[in-house]
Amino acid sequence: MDGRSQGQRGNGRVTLTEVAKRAGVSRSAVSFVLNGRTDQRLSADTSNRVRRAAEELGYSPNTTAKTLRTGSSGTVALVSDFIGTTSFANSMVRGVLESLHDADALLYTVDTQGESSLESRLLLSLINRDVDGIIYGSMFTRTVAVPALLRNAPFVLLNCVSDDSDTTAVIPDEVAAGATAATALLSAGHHDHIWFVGVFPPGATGGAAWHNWSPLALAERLQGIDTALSAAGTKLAGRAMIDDDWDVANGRSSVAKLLASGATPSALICVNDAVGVGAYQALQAAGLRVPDDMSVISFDGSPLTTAVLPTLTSVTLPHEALGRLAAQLLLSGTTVPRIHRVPMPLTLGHSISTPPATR
Amino acid sequence: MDGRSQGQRGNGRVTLTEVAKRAGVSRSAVSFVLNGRTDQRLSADTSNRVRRAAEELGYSPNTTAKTLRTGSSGTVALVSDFIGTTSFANSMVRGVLESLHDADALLYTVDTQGESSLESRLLLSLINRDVDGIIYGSMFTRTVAVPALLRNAPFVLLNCVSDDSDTTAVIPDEVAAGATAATALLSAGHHDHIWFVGVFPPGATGGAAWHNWSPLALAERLQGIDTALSAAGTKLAGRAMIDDDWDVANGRSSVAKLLASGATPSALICVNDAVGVGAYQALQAAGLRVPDDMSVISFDGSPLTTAVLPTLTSVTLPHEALGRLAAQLLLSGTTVPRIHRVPMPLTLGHSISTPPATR
DNA sequence: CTGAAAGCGCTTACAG
DNA sequence: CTGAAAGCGCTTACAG
Repeated sequence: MDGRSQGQRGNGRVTLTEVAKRAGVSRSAVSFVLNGRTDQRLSADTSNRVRRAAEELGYSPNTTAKTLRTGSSGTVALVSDFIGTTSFANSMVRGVLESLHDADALLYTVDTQGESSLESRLLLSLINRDVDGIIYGSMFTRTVAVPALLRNAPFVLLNCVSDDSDTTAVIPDEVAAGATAATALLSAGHHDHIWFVGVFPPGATGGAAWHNWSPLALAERLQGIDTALSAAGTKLAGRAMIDDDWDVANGRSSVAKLLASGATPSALICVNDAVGVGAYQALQAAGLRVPDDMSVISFDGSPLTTAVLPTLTSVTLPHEALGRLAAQLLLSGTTVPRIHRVPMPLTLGHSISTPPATR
Repeated sequence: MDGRSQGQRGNGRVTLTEVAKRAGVSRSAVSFVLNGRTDQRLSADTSNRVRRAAEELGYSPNTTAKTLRTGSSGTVALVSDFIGTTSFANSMVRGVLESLHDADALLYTVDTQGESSLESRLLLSLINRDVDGIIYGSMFTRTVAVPALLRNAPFVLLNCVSDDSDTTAVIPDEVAAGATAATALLSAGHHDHIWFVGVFPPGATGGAAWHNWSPLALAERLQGIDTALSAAGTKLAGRAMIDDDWDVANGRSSVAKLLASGATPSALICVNDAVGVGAYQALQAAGLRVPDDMSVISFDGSPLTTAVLPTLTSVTLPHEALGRLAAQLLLSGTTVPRIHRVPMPLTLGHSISTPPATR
């Protein structure tokens, strides 16, 4: 018995050998012709015969065999905590796929749920399949430790950075985003009554849902805001705290508390869209209109921005562009390790106007 | 020159041959031990030596070689129009991944953007890589034509059906969902003033954005609604049209028009959450409160439901369960071709109350 | 210009 | 009980 009798192949798939037989040439010749190798100077007649035979038989080379021989599989993996399975941040996959499309590579999507033993198992499984590269990503922007196994393949960090100096990373430019938000309000005439909504309570580094995720976004957005305001000769009037996750209900209660405190904001910079939507609800309950009585701007640029009236102006996470760039860097065999910061564009809604005359 | 000198391998990866050498046994023995084949009755001593050698060398078998030999790759592909890259429906990926996790299989995510030439290229690419099965999905529920290439591998349809009688498909139970929505309103005391919001204009089969997608959802939800209402001795008071896509702005204008028409609805069944949110906005503009003046229920169960106040009650698309079941069926080598309908649970918000006394 | 041969790293029927 | 050999379907240096 030979292998064929057990192999799941023999399912009718045509092999290179059969093409060679039909064309009356050697298998080498078929390989050379079909891979367009011109350095072998095959006769035009041979080429034609091979091509015709391949066509007639409907031949398509087996990639597994090719991979075993060449060591390159034409596949890339996106390994992340939750990117593949969470709607937020998911458009990073679209960006990755776009870049891979041009390179004719296939994508493995792998979510580890943040469990490191699962992560190791999956990384090993990918490496054993000879993946050409790995995009190691995070759903939210943060600092990660590079798993040892990751170094068995070329890799690029997506939406996260590491403390190692030899890595290539792609993250959104959150500092510039903070400045963009502040500038949008300054341009509209706001100055001394701008509040930020969404800092954590003292000692906390993030919500329970993401086990102390310590998002880079918060610190960097604040830094950009502070810089822009101080360049304009002012600063934040205050920072409202959010207890736990950055969601609608917490945004609502945070802003309700702020309004009840006697503070007199003219504009709110909300740490994300959900908090911004919560702010809308608190403002409405207090009889304040957006944007006439209060301007609001937030970060993320999610679908929530168009679910409210007036639509919410938001500094947008460039998820698709992040994914696209990460895949490009990986495929191009990026040389210089460094952090690439992708700009966060301002998506205009109708939530900003000049401050009320009374302030 | 042998192959090794050109192969990308020789990157330090340990092979089975090296394990055999270190353990002082044949390669067959190593393979048998590591694959737990007991029918060979290897000595306990041999087994231990092999296991220790493998451990010491950090051996992990190359899956590409295994695949070439056995014909099975331990991979599954999710091929769809937009599932992998759109936030809506994306949790189907999570369900698929959950099932694959148990089977220790890896997932290729492939989006075709609905382009059939791209689809063919990608399917061929997957088949050439010996995928064990393909989940062929659609972002929204509809009837698809099964591509010929798909038949080169076991496959299951996810969130779509075909006219072929030999296929296995998994879709949400939209008919029952319609009944669920109607029943929720009937139980609250609504009867003769229930309106549906979201039918297409005469002759249209869907919005421009999805090139006439002809969603099954619409017809089936309406059917379920009609059945439940008629069992209660009533029927829809009317059906409000939506011009194009089922989005917030169109929902708002549709309901605004309805209210201006002199109709006296006590409850609205909105075709999806976005339209429901639009309905909220139109109601608020008209000075009507949800749920005191008007009850609202919708379909999808998306994050939009918690972005409004009061939160929106919605019959939820079981995306995760759909994905999980499709992958399970694929892995279990499903036998009987049939359509599996997954229940759509009711996600309670606060948008339903008894009808106002005036009606 | 072309073909025979080796080899990628596995699995497995078969002979001892 | 174990080992040598064949084979999965390719690619490629090398000899003619």
